[in-house]
Amino acid sequence: MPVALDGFDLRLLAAVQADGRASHVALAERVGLSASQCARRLARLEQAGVIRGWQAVLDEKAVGLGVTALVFVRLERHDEGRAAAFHRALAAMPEVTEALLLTGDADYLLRVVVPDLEAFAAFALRRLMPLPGVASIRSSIVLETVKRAGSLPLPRG
Amino acid sequence: MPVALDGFDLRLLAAVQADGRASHVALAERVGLSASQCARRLARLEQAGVIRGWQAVLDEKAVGLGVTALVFVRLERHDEGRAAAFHRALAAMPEVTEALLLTGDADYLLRVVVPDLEAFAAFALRRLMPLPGVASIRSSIVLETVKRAGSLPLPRG
DNA sequence: ACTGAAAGCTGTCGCGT
DNA sequence: ACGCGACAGCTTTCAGT
Repeated sequence: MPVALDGFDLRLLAAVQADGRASHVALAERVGLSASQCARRLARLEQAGVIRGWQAVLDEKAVGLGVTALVFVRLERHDEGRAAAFHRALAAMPEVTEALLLTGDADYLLRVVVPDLEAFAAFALRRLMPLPGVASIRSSIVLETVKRAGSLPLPRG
Repeated sequence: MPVALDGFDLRLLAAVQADGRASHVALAERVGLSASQCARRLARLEQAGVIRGWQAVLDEKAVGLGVTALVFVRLERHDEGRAAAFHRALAAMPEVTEALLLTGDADYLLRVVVPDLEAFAAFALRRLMPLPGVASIRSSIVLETVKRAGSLPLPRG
């Protein structure tokens, strides 16, 4: 799955990570290529799955989502079917913006974004806990976002 | 910090979260406004800080970053100066793509993205542990990304 | 492979409603 | 506040080096 990337690709990727709306001509002078070449490479990188998508990054607080919580979930047993059903349930919950399967006792970590603590309590008690197979959950609230890079550490080109 | 958003704003935000490169005319027919109005509203939303930025979302594996780890860090004591120095150190580490301060015993959770386990070990032992004030760290490796929404759950417009 | 120019669209700005 | 229209700028494609 890793793709062959040359120095220009890496500089392009760094640029579009930092500014996803930079024009091709702006990117061109930033990486030292022509605009059309930037366009081609971007198309190739999208095609190859290196670029998964493009999006606006929103401010949670500004859209009324005041609480971000991390929820550690432990399932009872790990038969495939149970896990798959759990995954499907997570996919259907918009408050769950991310779900990771971790080392350790095969725990999940969920990132849950909701308007307030009341909404979080309702989510945890009425929607998450009742899911079949959920043995226990443990939650932490995010007090402060100390760093949010949002961009991956690319090797230098 | 929450901003007054009407239904059009919410639909616009949902649209640009899903596709950050949609043209204004495409957004226009999607939300039921004219293109110029979409442009104006987007400018206002950026100005107000609702839209923090625009970026390409990359695939970690495809760019050679095979390991994502979550690192829980506990500091020795919590005087302001120590915490600030720690924050500055995190800001200077590109492998740390995110750092959250959590409830509990004022622990930090870091998301660390590196090429492989060897690089992670080097990072944890040689760069993170030696930071002044770091009392202990505990790491989990991400085995699987079960869900990655990347977009916030906006209230319906 | 990359560059450069031409054609088609898009974003932007002002005005009218 | 919103929509419409003109101009400038950008994306895209195609031919050339």
